[in-house]
Amino acid sequence: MDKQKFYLTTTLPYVNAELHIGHALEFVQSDTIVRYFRNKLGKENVFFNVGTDEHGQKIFNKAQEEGLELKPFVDKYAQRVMDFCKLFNVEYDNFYRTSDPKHHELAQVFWNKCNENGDIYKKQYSGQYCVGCERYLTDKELVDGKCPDHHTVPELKTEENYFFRLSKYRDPLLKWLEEEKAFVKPAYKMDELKKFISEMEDISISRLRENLPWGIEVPNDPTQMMYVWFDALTNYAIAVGYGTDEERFRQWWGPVQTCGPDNLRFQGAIWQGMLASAGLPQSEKLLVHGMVLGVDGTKMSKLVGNIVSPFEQEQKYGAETVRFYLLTGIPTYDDAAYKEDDLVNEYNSRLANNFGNLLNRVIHLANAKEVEMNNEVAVEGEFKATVDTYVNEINRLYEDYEIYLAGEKIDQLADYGNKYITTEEPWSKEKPEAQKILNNLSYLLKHVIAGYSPILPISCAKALEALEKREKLILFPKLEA
RNA sequence: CGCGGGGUAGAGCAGUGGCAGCUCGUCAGGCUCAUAACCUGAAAGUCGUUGGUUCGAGUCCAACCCCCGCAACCA
Repeated sequence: MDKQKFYLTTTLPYVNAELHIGHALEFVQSDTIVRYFRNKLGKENVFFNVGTDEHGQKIFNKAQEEGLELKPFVDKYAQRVMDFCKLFNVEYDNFYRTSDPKHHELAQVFWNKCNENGDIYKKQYSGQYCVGCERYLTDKELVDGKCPDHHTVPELKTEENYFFRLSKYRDPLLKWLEEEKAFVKPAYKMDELKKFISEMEDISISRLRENLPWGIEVPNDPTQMMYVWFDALTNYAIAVGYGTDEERFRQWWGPVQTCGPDNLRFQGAIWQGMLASAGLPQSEKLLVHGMVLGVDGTKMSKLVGNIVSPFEQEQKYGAETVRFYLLTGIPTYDDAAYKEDDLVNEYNSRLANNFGNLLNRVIHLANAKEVEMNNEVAVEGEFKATVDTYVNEINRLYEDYEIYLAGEKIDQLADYGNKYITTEEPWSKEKPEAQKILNNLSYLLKHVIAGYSPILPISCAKALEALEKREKLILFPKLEA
């Protein structure tokens, strides 16, 4: 990847249901990383892709359930995702929809490329087909040899599908990973990924059109449709010009991809195999965030009733607060329970008491003492060195995509400010001395604001304005527990 | 024996061989510029269990117990 260009893409959510808090985590983490790099490299050097995965059997079924035609159905859910982004200030550069005719065309280009390289072939496939489900069931899905949903014995059916020669890329990908030891984050996922890759078999990548009319047609074979995963994954390349603008593609390619733990196999193994087949360089990085668990520490599920809705959370606490908790209250790469009590504590302690309160102390005192602030040249050397050490560490953590740890460090910087102001007592000092102390603190605050700004873009813009205009405000009113 | 992660103060976590740490919460004191905020100090842990290696083990080895995720809608 061109060092000046930074390309990040989320996994496209599958639009057969409302977004849940886990999607919110991925979007908000991605947005934060992107915002950091926009600040660092300039807006024009960063590209952020999000979107929706809109094909496949499940969407076909769900649309029928809701009594909607396919297009209005996917439009409705895609709109919900866009609404979500707006609500949570997820500022994407491109919203990719796989139902877009342009995508259809270019996914076929990708298919053809793999085909030209000899990696696609036709094969008989036999399996247990459930008429009720209209799909093949795996042995593990069967309960007493019957479909768990329809309680019928599936029929043994054979169909001819296209297969992708994924097995061919086992060794090349393993070899690649030997050199790209930091490809996956967190590092402990690497063993799991290598295992997936070493066990890769050729996969079926098409379905009979008569079974699944909703999707992308296989090139030169109108009886077959692409399997949804094959079609959807190509978006990451197409989004930056694959098949349309080689120069643009070359400039941007090498994405940082974010995904959930259940997607490691697809993004880390299958997609990398597809890239290799199409003769493209591998992805740059795969960030696998943790699973957001229910308040009881177990997986969220409709049956248990511990589902958390990002829309409800936003209603209750506001977007910035929810962002703050998802980013700094939940470890970036570990599974963690979503606890509203923790959200409130985290917000009160770090934003209201530590950062917000310090901001007001400084503005209030500066006004009372009528002193100058925001003069970087006049910041005392030793104080500046201490702040800069924090700042360097914060930037290093962001660059290593460690949002949670960066948030912790920023909190420590604000904490240092509170200790400093208490020790120095500018309120009891004469004007020249008070000015020195408060100017030092304005320097510290600017860096706290800069540090938090990828996480809290709106609040930080307000905080900066308040500091510059010396207007006292309650940016973070305390929340009731 | 399907695969992976984890069990350390009330909660959440750090800590890969050398006197058990951090944040929140709790308690006491201080300060009073500030959003009843801030600062200082204290209490609180048989580091999942058992056994082993070692002068020394949260840290290494073995066995076992328990929790979570993936495999199967879903990030």
